[in-house]
Amino acid sequence: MDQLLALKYFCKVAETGSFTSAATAFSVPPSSISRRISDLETSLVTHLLTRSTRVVKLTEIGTAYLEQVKEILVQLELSNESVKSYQSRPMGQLKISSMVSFGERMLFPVLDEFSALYPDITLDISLSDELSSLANDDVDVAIRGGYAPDERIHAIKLMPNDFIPVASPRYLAAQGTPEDGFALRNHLGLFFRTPRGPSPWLLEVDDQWHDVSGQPAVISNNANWLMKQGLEGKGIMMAPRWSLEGDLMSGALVELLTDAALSVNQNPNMGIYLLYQKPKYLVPKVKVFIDFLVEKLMA
Amino acid sequence: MDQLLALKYFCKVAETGSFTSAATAFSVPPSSISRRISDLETSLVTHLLTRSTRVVKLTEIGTAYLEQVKEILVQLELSNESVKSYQSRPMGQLKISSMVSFGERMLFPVLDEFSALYPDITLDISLSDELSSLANDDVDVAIRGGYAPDERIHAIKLMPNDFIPVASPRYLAAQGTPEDGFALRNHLGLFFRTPRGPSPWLLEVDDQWHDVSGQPAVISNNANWLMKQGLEGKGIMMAPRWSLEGDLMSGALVELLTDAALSVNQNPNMGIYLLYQKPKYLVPKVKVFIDFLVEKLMA
DNA sequence: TAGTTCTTTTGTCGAAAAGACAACAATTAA
DNA sequence: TTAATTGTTGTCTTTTCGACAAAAGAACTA
Repeated sequence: MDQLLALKYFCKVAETGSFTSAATAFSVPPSSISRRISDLETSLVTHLLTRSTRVVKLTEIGTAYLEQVKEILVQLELSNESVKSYQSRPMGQLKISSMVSFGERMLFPVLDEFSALYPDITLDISLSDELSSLANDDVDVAIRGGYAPDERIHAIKLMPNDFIPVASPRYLAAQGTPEDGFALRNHLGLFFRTPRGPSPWLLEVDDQWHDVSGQPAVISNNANWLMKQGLEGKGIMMAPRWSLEGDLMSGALVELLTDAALSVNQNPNMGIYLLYQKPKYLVPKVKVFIDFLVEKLMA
Repeated sequence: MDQLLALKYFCKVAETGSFTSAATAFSVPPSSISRRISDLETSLVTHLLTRSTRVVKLTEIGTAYLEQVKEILVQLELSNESVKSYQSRPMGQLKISSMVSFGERMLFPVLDEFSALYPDITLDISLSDELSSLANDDVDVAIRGGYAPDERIHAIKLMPNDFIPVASPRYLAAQGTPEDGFALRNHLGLFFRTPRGPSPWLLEVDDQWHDVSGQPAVISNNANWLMKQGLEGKGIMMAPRWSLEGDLMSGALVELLTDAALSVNQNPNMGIYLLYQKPKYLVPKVKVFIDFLVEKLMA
């Protein structure tokens, strides 16, 4: 028995609620549908559907089986399509989703070069700090902080996402420079608001974590706005190192307490991750983009 | 073309590295293997294998495709087997993995009743705080603190995993009772060592988290030992509420600071989760156990 | 270098399985 | 009660997979 065919028929019948419409969808006579599903039920020793001539309904177990089978068929189709596209040239639309600030600071500067290398790839970039679903083909690749969400998702750590305390010379002149981690509690702070609340300043001493957050001067979920406040000397902020290169070089911001183990999160392998569904790495446009980013950003 | 059959042949050839041995494994002539795989390659417009009469090797893309196909075949087989077992009586070996302390305190007390209800199910319980793999059939169900790891894993929150500060009357008589959360810093603490270090005492005030850990008197990764120390008055400990019922009732331990928002973790939906692979819910022995636990422990 | 051996492929035939079409049965709606 | 719609069953045709034999190709040995 061709189980795969039977499963496709089964899904279509469940979807349309009718053998006849499933039959027309596949351009085969209804009898074929009936026979295949009957065979499937026989091999599983189970009734998946209750049929009365007018209404077709899923049984309890049919419902559960359908859910799993649909997922499997999608996965297989994704793998097949990925393989089929393997030998084509890199081309087509490539959907990328990235965190806002990382996209602006790190991604945009290298994308021109990428477009020049692969003129036949149309980039479709959306910047958002919300998670978008890799599973439903909403995006081909995503860039996020944190960790890998799922076994079927492949995650490449592009770089660490270490947060370091910085302040403008103007603030330091007015308020003084903190001499150790605990001194931060007496300073003004600019805090990034995450869904779980403002991210604290954490200090690790002898395997123990201490909250050394300063007095909130500004709290916002907009990194650009916070950065502007920091540059104007409104307070100390914890910001990811990759976002600070220019300002540290120019002296607009100064890194503080380089010896202290400061973080905004107790998890040690915080990083910037490049995420994609494994089969997609076979798709040329996706592969060249991933390889390009790894080459450019992991150096 | 029966793609499923072709995929099974393909996997076997990749595994054994030979058409002939794959053929004997399936009890078909080698020509069948050759034809099916040839068909598969034609439909994918790709070469999956390089054959020289003596050696069969996977191509680069064949390797990637194989990895995905193997996973898909396993999933499908799991679903099929689960459905097939659906109408049988609950029986057989049921492998359960649980966190040590939760298993001893919450699970063992109700398992006698379960065994009486389903005498044909043999329980195979392993207590460990390490994660064991649900994927490789190591266990049927697992009980863990934290959150769901994967989309294919179904997670039922059995109960919250709130940690509350407690101490014995003896300790409180000697060292006094802390009057607010910050006063904890001046007390002696019994700390549970997680892989990420001793878990701190965290206090939430106005959306801000503060570390209010006391002075370490004991640090251990053995919950029973810590509990014993606590009962003997060695210090204050943060312990999960579900582990304390008896000692709080008897007065052996006293809950402190009931008004303060204390925790050992910044994540608000910490809980005790019951984990299993979705298709397994169709297996009677698994289904009745899950239903039983939900009934007993979620009340 | 030639021959042997092992392995994959190809050709041909037979068997099994899926599709096509018509007739039948069953349920719902008018 | 009747007409219409839908799923099943029977029979035939087509397709696909398996079986066996023979051929082709590569590696090892003498």
